[in-house]
Amino acid sequence: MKLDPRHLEILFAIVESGGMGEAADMLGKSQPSLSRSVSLLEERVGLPLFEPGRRPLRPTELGLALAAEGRKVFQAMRDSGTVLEQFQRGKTGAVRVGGTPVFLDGVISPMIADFQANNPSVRIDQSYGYAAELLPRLEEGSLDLAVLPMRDASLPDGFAFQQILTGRNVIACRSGHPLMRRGAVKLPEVSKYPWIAPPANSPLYHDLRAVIEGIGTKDFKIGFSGGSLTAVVSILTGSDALTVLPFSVVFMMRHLKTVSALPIRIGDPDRHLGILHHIAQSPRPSVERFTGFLTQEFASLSTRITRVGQASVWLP
Amino acid sequence: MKLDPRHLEILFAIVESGGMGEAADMLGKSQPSLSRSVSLLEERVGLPLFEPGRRPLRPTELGLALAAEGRKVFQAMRDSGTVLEQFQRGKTGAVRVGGTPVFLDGVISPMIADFQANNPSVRIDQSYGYAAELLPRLEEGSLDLAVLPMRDASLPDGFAFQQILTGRNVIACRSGHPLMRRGAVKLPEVSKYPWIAPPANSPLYHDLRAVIEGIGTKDFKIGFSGGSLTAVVSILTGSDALTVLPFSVVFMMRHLKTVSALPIRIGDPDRHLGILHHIAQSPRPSVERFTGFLTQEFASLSTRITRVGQASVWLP
DNA sequence: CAGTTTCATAACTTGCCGTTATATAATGAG
DNA sequence: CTCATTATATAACGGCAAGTTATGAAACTG
Repeated sequence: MKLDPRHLEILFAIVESGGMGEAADMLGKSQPSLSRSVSLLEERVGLPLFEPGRRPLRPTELGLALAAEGRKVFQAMRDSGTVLEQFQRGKTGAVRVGGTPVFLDGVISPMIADFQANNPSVRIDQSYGYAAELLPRLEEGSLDLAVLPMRDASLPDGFAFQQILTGRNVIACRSGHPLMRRGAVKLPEVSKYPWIAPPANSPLYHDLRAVIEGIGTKDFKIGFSGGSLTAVVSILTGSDALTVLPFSVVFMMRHLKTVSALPIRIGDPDRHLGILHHIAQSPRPSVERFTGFLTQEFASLSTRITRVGQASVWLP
Repeated sequence: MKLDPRHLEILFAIVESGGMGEAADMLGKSQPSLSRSVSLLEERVGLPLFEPGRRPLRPTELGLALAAEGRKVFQAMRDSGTVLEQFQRGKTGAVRVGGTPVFLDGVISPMIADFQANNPSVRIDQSYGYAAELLPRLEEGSLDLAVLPMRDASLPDGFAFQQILTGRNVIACRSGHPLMRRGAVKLPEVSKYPWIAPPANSPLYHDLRAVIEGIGTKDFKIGFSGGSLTAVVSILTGSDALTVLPFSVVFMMRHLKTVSALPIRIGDPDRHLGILHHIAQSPRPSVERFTGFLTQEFASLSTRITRVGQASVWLP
C-alpha cells in the first residue's frame, strides 16, 4: 500500500502543533480538510493514528512514528522551497559563459571574482572561443552567453547583441619601454621593435593587421604568436616587444604597473565588445543576474575609461 | 508557492532511473502520468527542470537540486512503509501489561525477556496492581492486558478472560529447609515455622488464609509481610520461614535451586491465571503478538509443569 | 535516412482536496 | 452534575489533477 506524503506532512503538523486547528493554520488549510485527510490515512493504514476519544488529539505510537517520517517530508518541502527561491532569484545555478581569451582573461575574469563574492552559489563555467565556435554553442544551448567583439552588421538571425564597451585598441608595451620615455611617439618608430601576434583566427589579429597596414611599413618582426593573455604579458614585460591589445584589457592591468599603452592613437576597430545570447534560450535567473552584473560593471568601467581617456595621459 | 511532494518524488525517480519509462515502472504508474506531472511541476516552478529537446531526459541544475529533495521524500516514504509494516505485524509498538506483582516478577518477566529477544522494537510497559486497580485501567484504555488470577464467575461485563494456567499453590521454603529432609511432611508440622505473608489485599493472601485455615491451627507466626517477590525470596532463602506461592512461580525459580516446594498437597485456589482485556479496546498488532506469545509460553509451561507433577517428586 | 526509442498530447474517468456550514463529543468550571 | 467551551467529525459540493489508453512527434542510433 502506498501512502500519500502529503498525509504524513499533515500528520506531522498535527502532532507537532498539538491540534488540528493550529496545524490547519500552520499548513494554510481548513480544519475539516485535515480531519478528513487523517481519517483517510488511518483507513489506509488500518490502524489508529490517534487515540480515540481524546479531545486534545493524542497520537498513538504508530502515529508518532509516521509523524517522524512526515517531519522528513515537511523539511524536504521547506528546503525545496528555499532552493527554488534561490534559483528564481538567480542566487543559485550555473552560468556558462564563453568569450575570446583576451577579454575573458583580461576583463571578465576579475569581474567574475567580484560576482562570486556576492553569489557564492552560482557556478560559472567559462570557455574560450571565437564567434565561429561560440555562436553554434549559443544556438544549441550549451552556452548561456558569450562576450565577444562584434560588428553589429554581422549579427546572425536569432541572436541578440548588447554592446557593453566601445572598441578601442592600443599598442601595448612594458612599462619601462624605451618608447615611453619620450614625449611623443611617431608611428614609424614602432616598426623597430618585435611584435607579438595574437592567434591568427582571432579578432585581435585582424586589428593588429589593420594597425600595421595603417603604419605603412611592411617590415615587421613577429617575435611571438598564438599565446594566451598571460603568455603575451609575460613576453611583453620581459622584452621590448609590442602588441595590440584592447584598451580595456590594458586598463584592467594598470594596477600591476607592468604594462603600458603607447601614447599613439591608432585606428579603432569596427567591432564593439558586447554580450551575445540566443533569443530562443530563455535565460535562467542566474544568467540574468550575471548579465545584469556584467553590464553594470562595464558601465562603471566605461566611465572610468573615458575619464582617464579625457585626461589623455594616464599611464604610470 | 507550495510544491507537491509527490511531484518531487516523481522528479527524483526520473533523475535516478534516467528516464520516464523506467521511473514509471519504478513508481507503478504510467509514463504519460509522469510526463504531465513533470510539466505541471515545471509550470509551477516557472523554470525548466529538464533541458528541452533532449531525448534521454537530462535534468537542469534546478532539476537536480529539487530531485535531491525528492530523494528525501522518497526515502521518508520508503521508511514509513517499513515502519507501517513493522507495526502491522506487531514487530514494533508498545504493550502495556499489568498484573499481580508475584506473577509478573516470577513468571511473566522472564517470558518478556524471551519476547524482547525476538521483538526488540516492542516496548513493554509493565505495571503492578490487583484486579480492583487493573480493571478500570483496562476499561479506560491505559492498559492493554492484565495477567491476573481470577474466578470465571467474577468477570465483569465487557471483559474477556483467557485462562492460561490452572491455579495451584504450594508451600514454599528454602531448599535446605528442615522439613525437606524427611520423606513426608504432616500439615501440623508447618505451624512451628514463621510465615511470610503477601500484601493483605492480594489474592495470594486469601490463599494463604485458606491454607492456614485448612491446617486448623490458629497459632501462626507472621514474620514478614507485604514484600515483593524478590523480598519474599530473600527472606525465604535466608531463614526457615514458609510461605504460599503459586506453583508456577516456584517452578520458574527451580534452576536457581534456592527455593523448594514442600511435598504437601494443599487446597488449590478457586482462581486461575489468565489474560484479561477489555473487548472495547481493539488490540494493536503488537499486543496481539505479545498475548499470542504469552499463551504459547504458558501452554509450554503447563505441559512441563504437569509432566513434573506426574513425576510427583521434582524438587532438588 | 530509416528504425527505434523516448517523450508529449488527447480525451476521459475517478478520486480526493478544499471550501463552508453544522453536528457531536470531550473537557473544565461552577 | 450540568453547562459552556473548545475540539474534532460530518455533510455537501465544486474543482483540480492523477490515472488510464491510444496516438503523435521528436530525437537518437546505426
